[in-house]
Amino acid sequence: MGRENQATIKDVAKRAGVSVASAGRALGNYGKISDETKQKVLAAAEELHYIPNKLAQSMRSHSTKTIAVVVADIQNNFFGAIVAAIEQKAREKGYAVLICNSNEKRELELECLEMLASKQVDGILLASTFTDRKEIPTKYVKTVFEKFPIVTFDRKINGFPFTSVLTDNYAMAYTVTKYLIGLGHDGIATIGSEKEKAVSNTVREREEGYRAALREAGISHDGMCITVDWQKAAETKKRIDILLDYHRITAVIVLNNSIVGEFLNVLDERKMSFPDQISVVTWDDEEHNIYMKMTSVRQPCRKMGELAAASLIEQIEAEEPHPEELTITLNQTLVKRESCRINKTY
Amino acid sequence: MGRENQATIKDVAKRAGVSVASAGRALGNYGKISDETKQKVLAAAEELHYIPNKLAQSMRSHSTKTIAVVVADIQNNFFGAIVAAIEQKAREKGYAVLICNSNEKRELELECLEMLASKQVDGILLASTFTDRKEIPTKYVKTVFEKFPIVTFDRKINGFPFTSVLTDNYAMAYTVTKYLIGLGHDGIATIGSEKEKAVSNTVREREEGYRAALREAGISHDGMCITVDWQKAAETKKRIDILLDYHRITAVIVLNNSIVGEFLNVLDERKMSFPDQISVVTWDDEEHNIYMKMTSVRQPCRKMGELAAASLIEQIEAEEPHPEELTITLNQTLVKRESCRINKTY
DNA sequence: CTGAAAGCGCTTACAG
DNA sequence: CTGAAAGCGCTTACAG
Repeated sequence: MGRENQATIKDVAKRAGVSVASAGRALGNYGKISDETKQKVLAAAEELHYIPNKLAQSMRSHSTKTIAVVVADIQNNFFGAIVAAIEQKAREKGYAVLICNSNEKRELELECLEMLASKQVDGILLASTFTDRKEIPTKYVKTVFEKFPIVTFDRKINGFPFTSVLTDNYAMAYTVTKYLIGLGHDGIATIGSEKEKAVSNTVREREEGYRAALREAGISHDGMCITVDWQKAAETKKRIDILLDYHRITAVIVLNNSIVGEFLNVLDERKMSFPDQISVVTWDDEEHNIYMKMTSVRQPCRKMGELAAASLIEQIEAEEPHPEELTITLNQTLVKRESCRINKTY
Repeated sequence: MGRENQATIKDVAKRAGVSVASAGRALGNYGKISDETKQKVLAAAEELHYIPNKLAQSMRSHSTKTIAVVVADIQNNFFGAIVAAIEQKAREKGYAVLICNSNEKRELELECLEMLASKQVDGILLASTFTDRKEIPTKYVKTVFEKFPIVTFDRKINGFPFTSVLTDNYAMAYTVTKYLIGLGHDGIATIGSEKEKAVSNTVREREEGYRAALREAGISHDGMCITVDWQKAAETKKRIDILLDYHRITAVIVLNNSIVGEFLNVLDERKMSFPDQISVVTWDDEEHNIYMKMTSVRQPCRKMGELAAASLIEQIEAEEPHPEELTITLNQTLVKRESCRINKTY
């Protein structure tokens, strides 16, 4: 047990009675090598159960064939689907995947990134907690952001020439809100997710789209735009209760799928059902939404992951070093089911 | 851009006007070093935005501070929760996490494992598609299974002295089936997941527990124990339709959460609702189950991930090399909600 | 305390 | 075609 007794190319060379160089040539398929030598080496390698040490290979080649993905919350199905797509694409292209969870915390994200940099990953896929270059300590700008190929997804960071694969959160939130207004709703709330007061840019954009639509329609949303930390169930429940107790709410837009569960639990406890007592739209479509008849925003998760990974790997393997800034905005759809109905409360 | 211009310890030493050895001592906090030299070196390192190359460190230390997790399906929420827990525990302990998806395919799993071995991971967390040592080609037994610290979770492999963190699938399936029998059901079906005819050991064990309970009660289950590939929606739908068309089914146990969505869709299309027309139990509890009133088996996912990771890291850091075989069976619970009712069809 | 040298396991330019 | 040697970026035993 343990790699202490893992055979090295030196062991193979000795057993085959050739030089380390020849052994390397036979095993690695590079350089010139006679058939006879090659057979001897391959036989020795098999007997010793030799497998190459990629650490050593990486040292020489300056390439680890490893990419990293940094997300705010692996647990979240949305990121889970993206990570799955990334893993698949990466494997196809011969890359391994390191995964990091920033837990929506900036220090953790930076710590992760530095670790990844020092592990010499070939590139990084990043759903950042940062919005702008100016927010990032110079040290990390220099050691990570300006040194490594980076592709951002779901969230963009301004000030870098990165490729970003996004959806238009503002536009979709605007669309959703208009849809509800069109159904006659005038008490529309949003619930977004936060972690220790940190709210993602994504949620901010959705809130803005929502506010813009209400502003246009002349409808107030005072105190109806809240955020909760779904990992703190009791507090979440309390806040949602307050929202529903002290405001006349006819419809709720849940801005993250991570809090849909808790929200539905509160409805359940209050014996409220949708769409009868309240209309509901949720972010991120899931399979069970069909059965629940939940109207929801469907983001192209797999596509986002695939595109981001493909784009990163392309950059890694490209000759020229500096990519242009490029923003790819993917289409998303509002899947209308039966969780919203015409509002008759007025 | 690119790591070509990443500062090395040599650059730092030159700038500080000291030897590489001294630079290393200052940066790495090892050996004796005068305060003055140390300050010079640290200043130089900062100016050059130096970060250590962990590849080189790993080469010398024979430790990568990286563990790997190999699962059959990252997309599956069950594994997602486990991976999240593993990532958290690993980070606490200073380890990075490589993730691999075997997609329930044995060749893919072996390919992954060899890649991980050659990347010199410190240990592997494995939910294997293999059940027994005998099924694994000798080559991989020698290069991976006998060389690396391995902890299996969710699924056990016989024939190795690994630590395994499991739940008792047989017992739980037996319990679930007895519960349904107790409610008067006599047409009880199971739907498990498969991938290209490959059925996980987990599902097999659940099917056996189910069969045992029915056998005891003298109830037949002929043709009522099917598996489907949820990634092939059309085929899945067809098979479930056939199941429901040609058998008198009063209750269904869905053996994997990955197929719950498709199953509910079929019910929806057939305008069947639970528990009125059919009783349903699903594997793996999810937040929305509360709202759906779904009776389901709750496995301790996070705990499984944490324990497996902690146990692996303990082994990695232990002195003695050979662990005893150890099986940790975690408690799971059948969470009874309202998706099952007393059967009155006879 | 400090530096020159060896070595981790590979690959490759250079002689032969 | 083959081998000795250098080097990737570190750490550490060995002299001084």
